[in-house]
Amino acid sequence: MANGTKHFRKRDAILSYLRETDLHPSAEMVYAELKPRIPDLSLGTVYRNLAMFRNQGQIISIGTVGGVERFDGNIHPHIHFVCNGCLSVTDLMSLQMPEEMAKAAQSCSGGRVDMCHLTFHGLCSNCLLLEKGGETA
Amino acid sequence: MANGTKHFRKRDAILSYLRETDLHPSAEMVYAELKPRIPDLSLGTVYRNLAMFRNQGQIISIGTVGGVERFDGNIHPHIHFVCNGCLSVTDLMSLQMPEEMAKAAQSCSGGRVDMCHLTFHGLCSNCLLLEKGGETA
DNA sequence: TTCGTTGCAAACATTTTGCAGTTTC
DNA sequence: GAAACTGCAAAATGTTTGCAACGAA
Repeated sequence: MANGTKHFRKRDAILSYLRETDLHPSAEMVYAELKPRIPDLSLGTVYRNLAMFRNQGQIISIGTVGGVERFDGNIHPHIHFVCNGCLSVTDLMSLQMPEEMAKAAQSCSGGRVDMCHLTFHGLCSNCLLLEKGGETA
Repeated sequence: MANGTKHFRKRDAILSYLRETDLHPSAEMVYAELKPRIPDLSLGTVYRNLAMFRNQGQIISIGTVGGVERFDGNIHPHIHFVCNGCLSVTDLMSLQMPEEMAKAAQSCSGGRVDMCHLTFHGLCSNCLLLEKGGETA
């Protein structure tokens, strides 16, 4: 093709999806989402591109949930809530990161602070209802 | 033996080590530490007991660092610093957890908040020196 | 005897990697 | 042709599990 569109079609699709979704997907989730649209996509490519994006700082890893690594296309500092029931990850947008703590952490650690992750764990509203229902039944 | 000492010797050793160290060890690290003292210890036992302690709330998992899960025998809320260079995990004891945020997170998420993890990532003082030295050399 | 704990090795799941084939320039 | 990207499958890694043996009560 005339422009580089085709060459980076898969790479672009992966990054675009990460930026438009709020599901904080794993590699497998990205693959499952894009495979119907891009039938000749392979899981290895998803892993390779996710690792590249992460190393370049275009996405962040928000750690592993239930044994699988989850990614976030939103690299703006924000707060996450992980449900231990359905393993969903959601943003707590209305809470502010305690940014002043990063400086304190810097002097406190004696090193250099590059990133800060604040994560709450618990049960989302859905799973909370299910648990309550199960207890009374 | 008269008391249950021998029966739980390995289990106790694992929990004791987690409580006395500040290395936030992985299963492999626990195994490497205890194996000389307890030659017939197996890695499977370490994994099994760590999972049990975590499920019982006697220890916490602080997530994976470099692909391996790290544990903490200190279940009091506190803040961690993860060095991306040497993959060490240290406590930032002089910083306070923003506990009032947990309540905000609770109402914000609509569910139930059980735990809160605040982690800073960067380079520890040692790795920072090494990096600077490497750049100028 | 009954129950819980363990060593060992096999199984498992996730992630990484080698290589050949393709595309772009 | 050189360089970059990819599919595929094999390999590597970290973790879990089945089972038989052992220990405690």
